[in-house]
Amino acid sequence: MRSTIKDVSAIAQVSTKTVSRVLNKERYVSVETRQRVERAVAQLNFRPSAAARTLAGKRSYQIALIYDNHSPHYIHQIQTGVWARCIEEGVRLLAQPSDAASTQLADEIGGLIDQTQVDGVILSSPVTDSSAALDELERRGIPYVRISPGTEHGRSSSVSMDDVQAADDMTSHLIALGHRRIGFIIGHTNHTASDLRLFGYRRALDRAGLNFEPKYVRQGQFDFASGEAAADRLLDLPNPPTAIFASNDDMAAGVLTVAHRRGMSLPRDLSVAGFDDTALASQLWPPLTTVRQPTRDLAYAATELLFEDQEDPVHRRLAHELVLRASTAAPRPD
Amino acid sequence: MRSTIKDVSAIAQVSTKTVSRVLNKERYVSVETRQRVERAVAQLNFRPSAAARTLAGKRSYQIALIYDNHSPHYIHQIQTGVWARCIEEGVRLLAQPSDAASTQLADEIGGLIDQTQVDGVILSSPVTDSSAALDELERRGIPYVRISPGTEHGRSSSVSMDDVQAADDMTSHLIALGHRRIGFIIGHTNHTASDLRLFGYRRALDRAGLNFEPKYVRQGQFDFASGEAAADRLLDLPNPPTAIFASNDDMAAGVLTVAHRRGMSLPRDLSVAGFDDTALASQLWPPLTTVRQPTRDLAYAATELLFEDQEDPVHRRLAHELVLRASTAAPRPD
DNA sequence: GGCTAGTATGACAGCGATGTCAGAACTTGC
DNA sequence: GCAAGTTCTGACATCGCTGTCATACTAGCC
Repeated sequence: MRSTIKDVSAIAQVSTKTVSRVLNKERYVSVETRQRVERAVAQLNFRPSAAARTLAGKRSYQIALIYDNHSPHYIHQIQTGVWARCIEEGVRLLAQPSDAASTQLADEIGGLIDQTQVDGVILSSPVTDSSAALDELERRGIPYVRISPGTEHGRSSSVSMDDVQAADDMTSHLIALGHRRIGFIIGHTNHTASDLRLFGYRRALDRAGLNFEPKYVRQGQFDFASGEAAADRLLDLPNPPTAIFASNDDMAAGVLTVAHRRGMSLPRDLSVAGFDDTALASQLWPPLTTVRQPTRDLAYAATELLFEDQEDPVHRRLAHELVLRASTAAPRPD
Repeated sequence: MRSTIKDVSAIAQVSTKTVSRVLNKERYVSVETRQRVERAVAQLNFRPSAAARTLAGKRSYQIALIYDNHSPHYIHQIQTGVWARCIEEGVRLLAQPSDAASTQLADEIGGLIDQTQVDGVILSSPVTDSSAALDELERRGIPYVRISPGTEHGRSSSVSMDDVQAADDMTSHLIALGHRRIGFIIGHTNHTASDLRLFGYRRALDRAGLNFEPKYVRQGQFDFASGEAAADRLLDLPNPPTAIFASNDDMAAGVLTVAHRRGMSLPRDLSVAGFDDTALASQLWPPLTTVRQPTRDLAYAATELLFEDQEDPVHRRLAHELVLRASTAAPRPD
């Protein structure tokens, strides 16, 4: 039923080793032999057993994607990007959800490697920042690339966008519209991107000569509910902000909901900006001004780096983009 | 570095075969021997090579999830459910996005099986309905379970919810609120669920003695933009509907946007209902009345069925739930 | 005591590839 | 015409497990 290299070698009249050579595109196979083998492979629709290859050789033709993120949309983008590059490379993708905060993370990763002998690993935030996980990978000499790491940037190859600059751009945009009291909702405490975005917000205020006022800044957790809570507190202030910049779209959606609930007219009474440009952003009312994060492309680029197998860590930075929609406008004159 | 069964057997003072027996929970191992082996395994933190197991035995300890769906949220729920059951079973999950409409689907699946020797496959809609895919799986004798299949229900084990009843329930709810002109937006043409939901809508109208009026029904494609387009056409009718029931939440979001754009006051001027209860539903304004589809649980149950390995096809049906939020209300009196 | 059935263990082959190494068949340079 | 490469090919061991089969021990029973 399933055919093996032996079947192919019988048809092509060569040794199994030669078939293996053709399969692996090794040098030193004559053109004529190669063609004969390829014909036999096609005839049988032969596909080598991954298990046997893994056992005998040094490669498993599988990589793993380790993720722990609360945004399905983000994960989906990541998976799509990684997958696209894997297909091109003829490599399978193992999905490995996990808990970045768990003390067992390193052990889980060790288990994954021991069992599957994956050729490499892609880490997405916030697992990128678990040094126990990185230690484990390095101890075993498994190549890995991180997507948007928050810490130890020099430690491995990685791809990322410029969170600071993006948040700075968005804040500057709000300032340019005329806003002077700009609320900010910080992202999840575990994600370094949260700090970077906050920093970008402050930098833009500084440059514009505006005071940084802690009361206009609230902690969120990247989810809708925390966005609602933060918005409520910001809008309850005696002198509330005329614009709120949330560190991701889900929280921005929470802000919109609170504003609607209070009967505010958007964007006249309140400008709202998000971050990520998830599908959600364009499906809200009003459509959300946000930062387009090139998530899929980041994932693709990360996987590309993984296969390139560089000597020294390489970092690629992809461009973000401000997406201006109807949720931001000039503030109502005082 | 990596330890093998041999290392374990040396420490436990038994043959490698006995270690293998303990690992596989086979019968006929004395309690004392089992404990000795388990201690050695723990001491070495030993984990068997999946590749060697696959090659030598009949199992690969991997299953694949094949999906092709345009809703990230749905896929994420599915993955989470499948994954949860896999973990319990000590089995790895291979992610296999694919194109249900592609003529190469069967070949891709064949390749997947030949290469990885997966122990089983979970199919999610609409790949569930590709008979070429099912043929291929059966030809190779790979167990598979389908999540919400649309066709050939008897052909394999499956899990599903009652789409007809759910759509009927929602429509009845709108009727009970007092609506008489209820618009309906059909889902994607490839998904059988689309037909079932339409049927449920008609059934509820019938039972209430309301006429089915084709002009109140528009084709959508499960995405936001098609929801917008359909809503525009429905609301442009001379005698527009007072409620619109969209076959999923993304399209319902499109309806909300159109209504907002037209300056309508929701839900007074228009009631809107969705289907799925994705995260989106509660993040919109007004929060969306919808049908909670137990997607994660369906996936979990499907995976469970896969591992149970029944003789005859088994079908499990999970309950849906109407989630009533602020997007529906009684119509404005004429 | 001798028989059967059930329990417990190990020796050994083999799964389907690749790595190593040896050797044959060509080139090339002088 | 011969040594020294370079190209091409195959024999065979091997990767780390599990399947098969043989064997030994323990009860239980007539």
